Amino acid sequence: MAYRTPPHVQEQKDLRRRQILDAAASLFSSHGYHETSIRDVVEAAGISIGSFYFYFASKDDLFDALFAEMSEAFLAVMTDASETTRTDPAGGTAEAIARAMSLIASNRPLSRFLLLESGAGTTLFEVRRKANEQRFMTLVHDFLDEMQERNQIHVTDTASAACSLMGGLYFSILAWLSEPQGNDLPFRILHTCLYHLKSLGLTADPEAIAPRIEAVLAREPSACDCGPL
Amino acid sequence: MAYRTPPHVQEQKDLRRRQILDAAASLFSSHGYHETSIRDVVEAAGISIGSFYFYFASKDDLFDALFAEMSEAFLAVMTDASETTRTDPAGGTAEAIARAMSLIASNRPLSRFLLLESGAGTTLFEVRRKANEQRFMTLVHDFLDEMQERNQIHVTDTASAACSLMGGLYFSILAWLSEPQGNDLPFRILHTCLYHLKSLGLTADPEAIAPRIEAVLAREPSACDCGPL
Amino acid sequence: MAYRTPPHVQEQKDLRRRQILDAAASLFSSHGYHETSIRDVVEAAGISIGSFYFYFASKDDLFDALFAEMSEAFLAVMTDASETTRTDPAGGTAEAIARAMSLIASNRPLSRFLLLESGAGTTLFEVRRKANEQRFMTLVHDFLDEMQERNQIHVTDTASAACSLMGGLYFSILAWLSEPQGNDLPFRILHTCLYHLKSLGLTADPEAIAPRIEAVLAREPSACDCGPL
Amino acid sequence: MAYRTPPHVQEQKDLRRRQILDAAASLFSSHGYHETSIRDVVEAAGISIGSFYFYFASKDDLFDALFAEMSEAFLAVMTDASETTRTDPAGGTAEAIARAMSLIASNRPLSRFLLLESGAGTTLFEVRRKANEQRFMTLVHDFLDEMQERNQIHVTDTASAACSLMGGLYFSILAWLSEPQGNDLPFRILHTCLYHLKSLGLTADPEAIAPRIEAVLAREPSACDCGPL
DNA sequence: CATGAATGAGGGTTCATTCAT
DNA sequence: CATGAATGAACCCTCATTCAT
Repeated sequence: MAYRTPPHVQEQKDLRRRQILDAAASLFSSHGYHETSIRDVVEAAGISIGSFYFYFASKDDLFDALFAEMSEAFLAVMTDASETTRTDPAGGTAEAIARAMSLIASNRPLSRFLLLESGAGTTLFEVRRKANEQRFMTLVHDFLDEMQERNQIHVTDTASAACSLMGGLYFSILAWLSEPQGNDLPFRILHTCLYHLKSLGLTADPEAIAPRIEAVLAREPSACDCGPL
Repeated sequence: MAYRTPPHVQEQKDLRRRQILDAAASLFSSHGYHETSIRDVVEAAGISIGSFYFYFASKDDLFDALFAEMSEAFLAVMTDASETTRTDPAGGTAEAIARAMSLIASNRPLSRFLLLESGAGTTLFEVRRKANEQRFMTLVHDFLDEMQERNQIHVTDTASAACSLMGGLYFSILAWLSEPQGNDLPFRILHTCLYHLKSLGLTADPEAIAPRIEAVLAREPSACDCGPL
Repeated sequence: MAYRTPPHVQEQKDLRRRQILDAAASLFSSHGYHETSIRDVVEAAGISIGSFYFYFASKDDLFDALFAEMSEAFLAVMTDASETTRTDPAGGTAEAIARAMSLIASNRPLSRFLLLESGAGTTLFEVRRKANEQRFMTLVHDFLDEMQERNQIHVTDTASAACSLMGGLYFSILAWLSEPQGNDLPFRILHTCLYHLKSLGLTADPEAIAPRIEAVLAREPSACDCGPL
Repeated sequence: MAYRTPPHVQEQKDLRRRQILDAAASLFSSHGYHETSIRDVVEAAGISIGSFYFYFASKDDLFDALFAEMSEAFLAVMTDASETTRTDPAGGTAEAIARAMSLIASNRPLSRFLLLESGAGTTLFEVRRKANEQRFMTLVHDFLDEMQERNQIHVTDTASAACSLMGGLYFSILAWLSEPQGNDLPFRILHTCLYHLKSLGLTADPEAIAPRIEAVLAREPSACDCGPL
């Protein structure tokens, strides 16, 4: 008795949802969560207010969806890295760093507000953000613990190292994003890699690492397609 | 014809202003800029809304004042460090890192929202925040350039290193602030120091650095007086 | 050229309509007219929003349909009463009162919001409600006039008496509906009957009336099948 | 240090609050609670939306205030009646009925929506309304119980009688309010009185009661100052 | 100078209704 | 006929800011 939603209608819905997510990502990134109104989002997405609430239960729900997308991508990076570094600690770590930085850069529309925008932990928005920050940090921490156990790196405290690594990557990308011309990303990534590899006690030949970074960036082309802020 | 403000009246004014700044710092830190209303601030400061606007032109102006205070303190740290490292590169850098981390930690009521909150540059608020971030980064960058020129450190790119250093310190402190018990700050600082000293090519004896960190924390007692979030 | 709706299709339509009416009656009664959305109704009825608007022109139209159903039932009660009281004034009136109260009680899903909800006459909804209230009152008024003319009752003003009678019955039922346990309905009806019979100047033996009330309730089984709110 | 609110400012505030209450009472009564928006209220009161929220925390709060006013007045009527009927059962009851009806009539802007507007008990609005309805009914019930104990009235069930009395008065007034010309209020009250006095077993001389009703209406002049709906 | 009443644009969200599929 | 995605006016409420007292 009930009519099924035909496939092409579902496709339409997915498309619309994507449109909203993209519009929101762009606006949140350029104006911040608080300074972006639902009205702004729907205008950018070319839909009506009512439609927005058909696709998302609330502004917080929209945020959650954006969040989940980035989380998954980051998780994938760390999982792959965990594998690669088994046989190639320095190269694998460099690649992981490059991928993480590329991910942050490509998600500029998301990353700044997802990782940094903050007041405190009172709003639902902020509670989620914090939980995710923890999760990211834990992923990196576990990764370093694993390598330390395998005797591949040597740091005096993996927790502190994880923080420094994450923070270092993050600020590097943010700085790059703030620069007027954003074209020397490979250079930035390379030297950030070298800095942290040294701290981790991994010796690496710049000549060998550079092409691998280029390869990563080539594989994930979204990294540069938006230019700097 | 023109009345001079008598000194004791000026003192009164300064006191009131301080009250407002303190109340705002505490509220902004615990609830965030956007979630804190002027009404919240004046209630915490024990004054009226009208009075607030006598001391500050706007909410943004209040923010600016808070900002300026922290900026100056950070500038002092870097200036001192620039001096000390002339004769003692490793120790001086360690001390600078310790002081910077201590400063961030002690200004938890400010630092999180000052450095991280919000997403982009549309509001006056955000423009200032960004300008300050740049300034901090430049201070660190100049500091590293100086040491590199003096042949005291060896990194492949001082700009990237500055980012990694700043970001590393920042995330370390934030992580520490998020932890339930916040008593191992010296431990955190020590290992964050060691991580970055290694990257900078500075050899340092942990045994020698630890007491200097303790000394810094002892000198700047505000660092621990509030405990973790 | 013109298609005739085959009978079994018409039946289907009637069934669907009934489903919607029942769902709406239940929801309106438990949440009120304003707090019940079309979405709520269609979900409870197991149909789509679009379908709803095939069966009813609007929310107001749905309300009208519900209204009409109860009106007819009430009209029947008064018409029957008019007949019975010819030969048995007290017993007939008691029976009418019992039937009216039973009707209100059994239509708890409708009656409260039909007779009471809302405040004034701007919306179509309210205009109808008011018209109906008038109609009910007029029925009772005419009934009393008739008996007064027949010298069966003796009140100083039939209009005032009609109001007191209607209001009395109504509040009695509402009070009963609000009570946690709703099982003493016959008791309630009996004593409400006695109260009004006395005012009307009808002498009645409680022993004789009680079984007639029970009989009415037994005949109209819907009265108790839902229990109190 | 804190300036005190001067008395005349407080007076201004009270006046404003009154303005809002009056505007709201009028609108709620003529359009109902749900159909009256805050915007409507503030426009009628000649103030801004912001001001409204300075005087009332919410729409519900406004409703509560309106409610409280009528509750107190009703309580006073019943308390007085309890006293007067000690020595003059019939006259006192008649007077109480007259005062209650006068109160309802004079508060036509309030009473309909306060006592009747309803859906169910889900919203705060409705919860309060219901609580009050109960309270009114209890007052009347207690009043009847008291008289029954004193052997002044004789009904078979005071609870049922309380409902019939309240409902009767209520519907009588509502009917009067709905009539195009509203000038025969004393007539209405008189005959409603007689109806219920009879049920209660109180013998009363219409000639004696009529002037007392007139007296009540003269004392509470607000009863007729608004005319019918 | 201190006060707090007043403002109103703008916030997120709801929902009766329409219409292309 | 059934469907449910789309609409947008309207809802209640917040809050930075002003200004008469």
